[in-house]
Amino acid sequence: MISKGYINGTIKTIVLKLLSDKNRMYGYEITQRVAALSNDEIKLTYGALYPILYKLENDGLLVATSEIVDNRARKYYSLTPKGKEVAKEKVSELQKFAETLKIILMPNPDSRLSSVAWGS
Amino acid sequence: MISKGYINGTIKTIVLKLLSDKNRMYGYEITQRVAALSNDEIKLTYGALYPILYKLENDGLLVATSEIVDNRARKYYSLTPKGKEVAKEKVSELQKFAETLKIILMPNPDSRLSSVAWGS
DNA sequence: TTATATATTTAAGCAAATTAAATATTATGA
DNA sequence: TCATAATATTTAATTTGCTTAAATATATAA
Repeated sequence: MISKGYINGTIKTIVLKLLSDKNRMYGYEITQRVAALSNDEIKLTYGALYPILYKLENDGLLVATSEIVDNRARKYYSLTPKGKEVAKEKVSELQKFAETLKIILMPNPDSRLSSVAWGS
Repeated sequence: MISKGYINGTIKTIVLKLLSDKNRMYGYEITQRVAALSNDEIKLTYGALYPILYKLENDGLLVATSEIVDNRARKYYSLTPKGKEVAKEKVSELQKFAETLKIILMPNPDSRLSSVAWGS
């Protein structure tokens, strides 16, 4: 399980990305999908996810429709046109960030040369 | 400039990584190095960085030595043996997280097929 | 009948970052 | 020479964002 802190700030974008791939999802489903895509390394907590869904809805990026499925209440979320736009931007930003992280964390072949290789 | 939120939770690990590559660095230098490695996309704020340095020192992962260079006060930080161990773990965790992020954000060739491809 | 899985809501508290101001020296450009 | 930018650290107040945890409710498997 990846240290929780790393997900901070990325949840909103991850939600937008999943809803870009599948046009209707409910909260619980989103948590399961993230767990599956991450081999159970990332578990979204409900306390984090649901308030984010409400905020995205409030910001006009998502629309919600409630349904009863197997006697259980479900609330499906979909991207609005504005949500689709924002999703593109945010996903692209986060991809860039992931690349940047990789560069920063890149193994340094010989750290003793760092002052030569990188300037002091 | 990458949205600030994404760096959240990663700063500590980034600091440990930079100090793994270069055995003595001071705070300001760390901010410059991160900016350089990220093409100015990531700017560590001092309000975030310095308290983290104090915390790492307090936790026994860093040792600090103050010097005067060009009449300016500088505080150099180095990894302790414990800091080196923790740095390895944390860096490896964050690399894994970056990989996981990439997978989650991976462009979906045809999102209309998602319910077939991924199960509904 | 007990636990696990499904499904959402939301309050209290905490951790981590932002913002911003204080302090001080050196270098550069107008 | 005057102002601004760059160098360098500190730290308080505030805000954001997440964790923890409890409440609520149904279905299914052991």
